[in-house]
Amino acid sequence: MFSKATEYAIRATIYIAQKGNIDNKIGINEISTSIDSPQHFTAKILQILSKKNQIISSTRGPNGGFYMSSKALKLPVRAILKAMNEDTVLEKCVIGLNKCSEIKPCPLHKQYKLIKLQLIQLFENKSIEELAEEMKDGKLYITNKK
Amino acid sequence: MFSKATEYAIRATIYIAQKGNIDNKIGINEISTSIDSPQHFTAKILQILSKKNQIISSTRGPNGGFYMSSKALKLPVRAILKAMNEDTVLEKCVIGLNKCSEIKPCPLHKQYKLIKLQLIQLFENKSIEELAEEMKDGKLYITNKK
DNA sequence: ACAATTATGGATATATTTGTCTTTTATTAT
DNA sequence: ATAATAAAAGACAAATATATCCATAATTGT
Ligand code: FES
Ligand code: FES
Repeated sequence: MFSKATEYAIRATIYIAQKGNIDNKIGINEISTSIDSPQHFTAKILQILSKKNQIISSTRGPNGGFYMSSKALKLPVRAILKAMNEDTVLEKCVIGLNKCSEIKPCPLHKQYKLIKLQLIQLFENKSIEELAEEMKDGKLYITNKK
Repeated sequence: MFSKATEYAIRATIYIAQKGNIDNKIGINEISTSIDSPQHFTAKILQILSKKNQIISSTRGPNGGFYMSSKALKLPVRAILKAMNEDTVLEKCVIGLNKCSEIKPCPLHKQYKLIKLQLIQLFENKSIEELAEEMKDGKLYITNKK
């Protein structure tokens, strides 16, 4: 459904939201090992999320690392998709027509539009903060490591 | 959601189901122009669908082309996904964990599993034949061309 | 000031996907 | 038999996604 880059982006962001704050920034090494992703590739992704899109914040130097502002924590997961230019998945025609619309619907449109609506809600209605909060009981996972 | 290859595979198959039969085989040129896809790339895809996976049939030479057996027409759209090795989309974790399961669920699993179920049903419950049939009123589209 | 730390940025490498072009093989009609 | 037709097959090209490595810049603590 999503690219590896976007999958890592979501997992990394949730991890940062959960573990980091302005006084306890998280290094890229901890992040990538904790979510089981390639370190340097993940670093690039975090740059995207921190650069113009202000989803995560970072500082360099000792005790530097990544964290999220309380404002950013309120963003929906969909903000990550948008930053990664993969929000299109929530708009596209499921069989690849240039435009998904009621005017020129594909044979799967009628059923798929209902599913797509739920996908949009899934990524729109939950904030990053809420997801991170839900993780704190230890019964949810964002890594493959044991 | 799906690769271009799979999108073309679905559109091409629906087109063949709708227009072709054993006595009226459809050429790759007509198919690719009719569904607005790159011809030779589409040809390769149709080879996959006709080779070991017997979703479409073909014959060479004059009056040759592609068609579907009545047996193949009864297959669900999901058979195309399987042939294209993209059935995984209906099984994978939405944020890329190696395994989507109740045992080690990701933070989006609880909600996403309901959506995934509907996706599976969408591709499982409708046969290729039914989709092709529904297209015959002319109000559904599988092309970008006007 | 200096050394250590950590993100940033750039260059490069590899793999996969997508797409094109040419040749070959099978089939049909004459 | 021969020529025409159309898919099959293979070689190649381009674009994109994924991943690694190294140098640079910013920050901190001493
Ligand atoms: S037109 Fe295909 S999903 Fe809407
Ligand atoms: S574990 Fe992530 S969707 Fe099921």
